[in-house]
Amino acid sequence: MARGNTRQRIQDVALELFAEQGYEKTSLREIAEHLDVTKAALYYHFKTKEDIVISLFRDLTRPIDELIAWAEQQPRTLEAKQEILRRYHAALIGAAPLFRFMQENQATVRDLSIGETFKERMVTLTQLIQEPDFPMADRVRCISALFTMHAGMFFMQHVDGDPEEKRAAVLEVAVDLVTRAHQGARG
Amino acid sequence: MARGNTRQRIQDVALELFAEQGYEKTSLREIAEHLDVTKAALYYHFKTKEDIVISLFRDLTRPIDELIAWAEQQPRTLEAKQEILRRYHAALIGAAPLFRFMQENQATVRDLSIGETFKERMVTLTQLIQEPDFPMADRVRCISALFTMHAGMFFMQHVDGDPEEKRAAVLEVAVDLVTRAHQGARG
Amino acid sequence: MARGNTRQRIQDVALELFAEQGYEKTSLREIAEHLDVTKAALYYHFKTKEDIVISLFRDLTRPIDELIAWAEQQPRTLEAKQEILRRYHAALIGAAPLFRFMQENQATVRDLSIGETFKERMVTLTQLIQEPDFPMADRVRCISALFTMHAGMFFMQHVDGDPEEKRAAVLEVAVDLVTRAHQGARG
Amino acid sequence: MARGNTRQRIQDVALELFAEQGYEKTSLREIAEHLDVTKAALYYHFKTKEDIVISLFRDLTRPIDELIAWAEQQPRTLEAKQEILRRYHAALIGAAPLFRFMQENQATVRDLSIGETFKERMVTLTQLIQEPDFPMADRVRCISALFTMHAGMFFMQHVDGDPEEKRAAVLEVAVDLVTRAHQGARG
DNA sequence: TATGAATGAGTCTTCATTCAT
DNA sequence: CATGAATGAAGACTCATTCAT
Repeated sequence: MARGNTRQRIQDVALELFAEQGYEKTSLREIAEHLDVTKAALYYHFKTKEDIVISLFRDLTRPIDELIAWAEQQPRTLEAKQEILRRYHAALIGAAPLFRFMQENQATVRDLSIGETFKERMVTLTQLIQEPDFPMADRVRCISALFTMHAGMFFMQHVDGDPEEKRAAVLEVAVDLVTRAHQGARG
Repeated sequence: MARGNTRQRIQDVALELFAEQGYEKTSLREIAEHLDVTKAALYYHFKTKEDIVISLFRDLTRPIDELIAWAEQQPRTLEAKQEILRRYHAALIGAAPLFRFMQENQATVRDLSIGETFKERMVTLTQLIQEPDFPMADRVRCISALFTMHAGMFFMQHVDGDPEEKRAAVLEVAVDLVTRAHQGARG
Repeated sequence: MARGNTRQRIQDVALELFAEQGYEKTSLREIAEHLDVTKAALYYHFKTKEDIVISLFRDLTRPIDELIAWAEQQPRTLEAKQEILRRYHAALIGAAPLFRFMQENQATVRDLSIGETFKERMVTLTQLIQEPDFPMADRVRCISALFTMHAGMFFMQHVDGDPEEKRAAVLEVAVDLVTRAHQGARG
Repeated sequence: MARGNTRQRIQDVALELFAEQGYEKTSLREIAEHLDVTKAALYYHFKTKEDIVISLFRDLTRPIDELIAWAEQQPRTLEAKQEILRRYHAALIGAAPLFRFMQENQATVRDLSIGETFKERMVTLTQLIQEPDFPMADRVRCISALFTMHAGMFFMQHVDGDPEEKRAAVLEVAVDLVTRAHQGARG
């Protein structure tokens, strides 16, 4: 039973349980039981419970940071912004459990000595897909484009239809929102 | 020290703290201290901690239920749907702390023997502002209209500008989304 | 709804619940709810919870005290002792719930500032149906006569047969035990 | 401060206190203090307070189960039944505190998700020392034999005399009761 | 006679965390 | 790498009791 991947397994189980039940309601005992180790074993790999969640965050934020870094170097054209949305959409799908966890545990995340950081990233991202001189409604459109994808990710479960088609539609609407914002600003 | 309103005061303080810190992280001790009564006093007015949150919910859902009931009797015209959005927007603003609590404690709310009910209401509401034969993208637009208002409510804090203007812009975008969905379906 | 019998009703309900669930596990709230009054009302009629149980005891012990008083004036003949058993048997049947309560809450009753008293009475009673110079086995027989009736009262539920016949048999065995004790001592 | 035996020590102290003061009136705090550990330590060894009592029960019932198993394989002769009584008497003496606890906490034990089981065992045992076609009085004698030993165990404290002699007398009377029941049935 | 509102002490239980082995 | 045993702090909840009205 040689295992060198315990740390990873802890993260996996923790993410799953945090997302499903919430951070506060998930005890280390529960995580340990799912892994068939003792609570003390968790402490070999992570200094505290918060540490686990923080490690999860780093994994979540790295792709976003990379996306932001990439976005910041793009020209502020509509086309670039559309690509940002496409990449964000892909990131969202690729890390669904992490985003779900974020979305459902906002209160907890807030004072996790890291929380602000996430909202900051979101703010940065919205700024990268709008322009400062947009009228307010168009700025809202750009912001809404992002949240359409977020909410879509979870609420769309309750809508009938082919998952692939639904995902595509969500992206289409987001892109369209940003596009209209730019046309509105121009026209 | 006027008495007779303790129940109400408990609800007020609880809502404030639940919204601010999250349900799990808010202890009854804390609520009691804020009110300058003992924990036991809370139990005179509410059977359990969950009971407090449930009572809060009833107050939250009543306006929504009324809105839904009203909406169900409207003709399925674009104009009626726009009015639904306007009314929902007003409800959102009128009960901001409650929605904020909901938004930030989704994981908790979920297994609160009442959570499902809320999501059901949201589903119903989205159905009332779309049409079953819409193409998927337009259905997403209608759903997005709702979530634009939700997210807007909280995320817009991070955007500069006159609060009144921001609120108006959020509503405008929401209404526009539904409008376009209907024009798309028609055109 | 004029009531002058609340005190009595409290005693009735309390006895029933104490016997059924035990003294400690029966809360005043529960008693009050069964009576459709508030806890505070109980305090109008009884100073404390213990007070209720003590009042119950007085009712239980009065018949026994009378029996003992009567027994003490009888000649120490076998016939008189048989009559004591018959009367005790009748008392047991007449106040079954009280005895059941006693039997099932011995630990509680013990430090109820009254408990010792009851055991004393039992000791006295056993002394009245035996003789000091009896051999030990015959003294045990006399004591056993009493406990046969006690246990019989509750354990005999688990034995098939006509209740009347069972009761008679229990009394018969008890009387026989004392009778044999006396014959043994004599013979 | 030898460790490794904590679980056993908890059981010992708990039994002592439960028997002395009753289950409900014995708090885990009290048990912990007697052992010079924290309450939480108890929870490392037992899942709940009830769990402690249940573990105590298993130890109590095992000897009885063995006795019953043995008894069921004996011929239904008077001699075998006398031996059953002797063995039950020995078991009673060997596990006096456990029986005392049972006897004095019947109300509590009843809804302990294990209680019924004990009464069942007692019923089984009484059936093994009587015969179905006995007249009622003789069946009562057999039952009484068992309860003579039970009550004797505790009530005999209040009778003067050499403990050894008293114990012997109790057994003698119990055996005699069963013997007479069988002679009566025959004669 | 009774209630509505509240208290203070205490209950069982759970948790994150520690540390010797 | 991991466990067994334990802790201290805190949590939700219950209870007997009180008292002004």
